[in-house]
Amino acid sequence: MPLDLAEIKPFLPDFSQELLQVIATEGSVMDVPAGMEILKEGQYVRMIPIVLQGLVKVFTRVEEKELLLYYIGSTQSCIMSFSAGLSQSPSRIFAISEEASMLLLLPAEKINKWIREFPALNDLFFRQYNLRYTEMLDTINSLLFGRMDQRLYQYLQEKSRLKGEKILDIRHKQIAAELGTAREVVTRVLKKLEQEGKIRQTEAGIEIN
Amino acid sequence: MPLDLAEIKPFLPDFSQELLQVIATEGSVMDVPAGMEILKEGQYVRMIPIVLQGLVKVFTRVEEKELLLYYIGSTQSCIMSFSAGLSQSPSRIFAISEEASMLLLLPAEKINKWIREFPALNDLFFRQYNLRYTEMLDTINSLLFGRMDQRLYQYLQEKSRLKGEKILDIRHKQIAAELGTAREVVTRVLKKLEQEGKIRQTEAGIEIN
DNA sequence: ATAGTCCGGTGACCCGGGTCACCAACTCAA
DNA sequence: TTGAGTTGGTGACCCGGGTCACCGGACTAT
Repeated sequence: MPLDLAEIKPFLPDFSQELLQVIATEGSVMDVPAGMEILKEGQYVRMIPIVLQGLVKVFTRVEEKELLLYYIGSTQSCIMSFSAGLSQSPSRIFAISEEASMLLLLPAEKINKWIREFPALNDLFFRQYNLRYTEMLDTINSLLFGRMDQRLYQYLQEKSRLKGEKILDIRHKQIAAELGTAREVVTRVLKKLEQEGKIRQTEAGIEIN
Repeated sequence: MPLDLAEIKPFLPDFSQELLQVIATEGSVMDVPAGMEILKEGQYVRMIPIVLQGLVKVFTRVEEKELLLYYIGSTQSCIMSFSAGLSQSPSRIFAISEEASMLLLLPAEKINKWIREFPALNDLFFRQYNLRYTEMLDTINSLLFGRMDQRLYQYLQEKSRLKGEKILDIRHKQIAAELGTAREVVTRVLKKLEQEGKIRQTEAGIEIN
């Protein structure tokens, strides 16, 4: 698969010419539309994706109940696929593209060799582990303290920040799914947040203050 | 600080002679009694510990409420201290020795160089990140599903497994602290588990079936 | 013996949030 | 126009578990 080196270079400024060259010959680029399931639960991973452009969200599931763990933005990668790719164990999470995205796919069996040869790649995965570790710690803390109103408010702020939009057009049902709760609860809590002046609900969507 | 190479070698069979040599000259060994706070919340990390012998437990805290995240056993390390050491950011967790333990301390400012030079060390930290990632995912899932009885039962099983004892002599209060709940709740749920035949409570402690 | 402390046990109560049952408004296809 | 699906809004109810108050037994120090 001939991959245009110039296409990926702008997204990976830290990578050496040599590394980019290797990636160009052995990797591939995939464009995915919004809302596509990129990684399934229980799936074995043969290609490790790095998000070049767009936004991918990662979920865990436990008995019908789902929870958004974190987002993967540009030049970020999916730790679970890295981990699952290396140890040839199935994925415990699933990932969905939130926006149309461009993914760089690296063959899992090569990664082990590459991280030894290219410090930049090694660093990237260490940084990703780090980032996800702290994000999951945040998730645990917010679950531990409970408080649906706080969790929902933080969720909206994060979403607004990532999308760069002050007004979010999103269904209550989807919010509920991403927070692992019920739709009615979201409706109730949103009303409460509005009364507290933290948000405003219009026809256009939810505005975060 | 002169460190006996022969002392640490048996615990680190995967490390090359050269790596052990470097560790021996630049690292140090510390013996800690049970119940000692090894890493405090908010603390900056200058030495990255690797547990050679014993057992260390890692907690998060959010407003007076604590939760046991995972245990660090022999030849395992603390990801948070690694991460905090590298990025010179303060620790967000705290760690306490569950048993008397022997720790190998590596200077944080050298680690970055060492993981490049010694693949065995690089691997160790990758494996640790991996392990903690999946453990934290388990924690999130159990918090998400709620169910105190399940969480408590799994906690007892894990504890029993790690200590190699079928009967645990432990205070209800401590269980409550490690699960982030209240003592009364633990008492109640233990009774329920006993009625279900999953455990037995005697004067000697709690027996897991 | 007395008092203080730690531990476990229990009942009463409350609260957050999950569930259920509906309903109104809107959109879209037939 | 009609009917079906989607979305949001609401009230009623229940349940797990956190909180409070209190008690009795074991142990210890004085």
